[in-house]
Formats: sequence, C-alpha cells, structure tokens
Amino acid sequence: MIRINLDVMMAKRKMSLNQLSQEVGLTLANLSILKNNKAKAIRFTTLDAICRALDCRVEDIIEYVDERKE
Amino acid sequence: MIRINLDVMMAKRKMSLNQLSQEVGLTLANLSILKNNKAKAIRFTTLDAICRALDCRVEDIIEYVDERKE
DNA sequence: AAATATTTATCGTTTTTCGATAAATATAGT
DNA sequence: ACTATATTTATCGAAAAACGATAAATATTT
Repeated sequence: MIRINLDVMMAKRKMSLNQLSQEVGLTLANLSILKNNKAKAIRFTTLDAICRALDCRVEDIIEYVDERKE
Repeated sequence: MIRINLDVMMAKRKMSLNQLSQEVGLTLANLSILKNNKAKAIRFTTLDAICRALDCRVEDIIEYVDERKE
C-alpha cells in the first residue's frame, strides 16, 4: 500500500496548498488530489518539483506500507 | 532530478528482471524501461508491487537528487 | 557458438495526469 | 452570523504516458 504524506511535509514547512501550487506549477485542485491519496500515479517531473519546493526527499512524500507486516 | 535505483535493489536481492517481472506483473520490456530511468511516471500500484516483491521501501527505488547541492 | 538475459523499438489501447473551471465545503477572522 | 480565505470535490477535454504484446537488437554468460 502506498501512502502519501505530502500533508505532513507541508505542515513541517508551514506551506499552504496555494504556495506549493505556485512553486510546483500544479493547480490547486490537482495538488489537493495528490495530497489526499486520490492520485493513481505521478510523473517524475512533478515529484521532482515537489521535493525541490519542500526541500525534502521522496520518502517524505511517498511511503510504502507493507500490509503483510501491519 | 529523480533517479531510479531499481538495479541496485535487484542486485541486493539477487533478482533478475525475469523473476521480478513475474512477481510484479509487468512485462520485461516495461520493467527494463523503468529500471533504466526511461519512464516518466509510475503508477502507485506498480510501485507498490515492486516494493512488495523486493521487500524494500520507496526510497530504495526512487531517489530525489537535489541538483542545487550536487 | 549457443543459450540466456537485457535493452530498445513500435503499435495500439487504456489509463491517468493535468489544466481549466466551477461549485461545494471547511476553516479562520471580524 | 458574516466574510474572506483555504481546501476539497467534481466535470470536461486534451495531452501524456503506462502498459501489454511483440519483435529485433544487443549484451552476457556458459
């Protein structure tokens, strides 16, 4: 199971959706979808832009949760 | 910049493309493309299947390299 | 040399992103 | 309660890309 932790990282950076959408170049609507785990895929260009904007790593945004263990 | 380290993880697990494609349910060709950083996006279902098959985390597969620092 | 593994390419279909936009809902401030 | 702001949700359409199927080229190993 893949979990999106974009909300956590945004909170750590005190960044709003509005700010992030400006920096990343994604619309508010689409960022919101990603943030709430509604997206089914992601382009590497988008992931790159998010990591850059939040100055974080991939694992801060996307997490694999092994459901065999949990 | 997003870097794919699938090859490293496969080596650690001594797993061939053939094996991995069986377990993940992707064709050899498409896995090869992903492994060699030719893919431009990834579905979370695919990422999930890869992490499960290799028993690893997202960051073992996908890495953000900050080009401002390197 | 032969078998095996991997890479690269092309075609067609399906899926999904993503922008644009609008409306609904939630949150915070006065 | 009202208002402004922020976020979520939804729909439409276009563009991008995954992905399967397949085949051929290349590399690797035995």
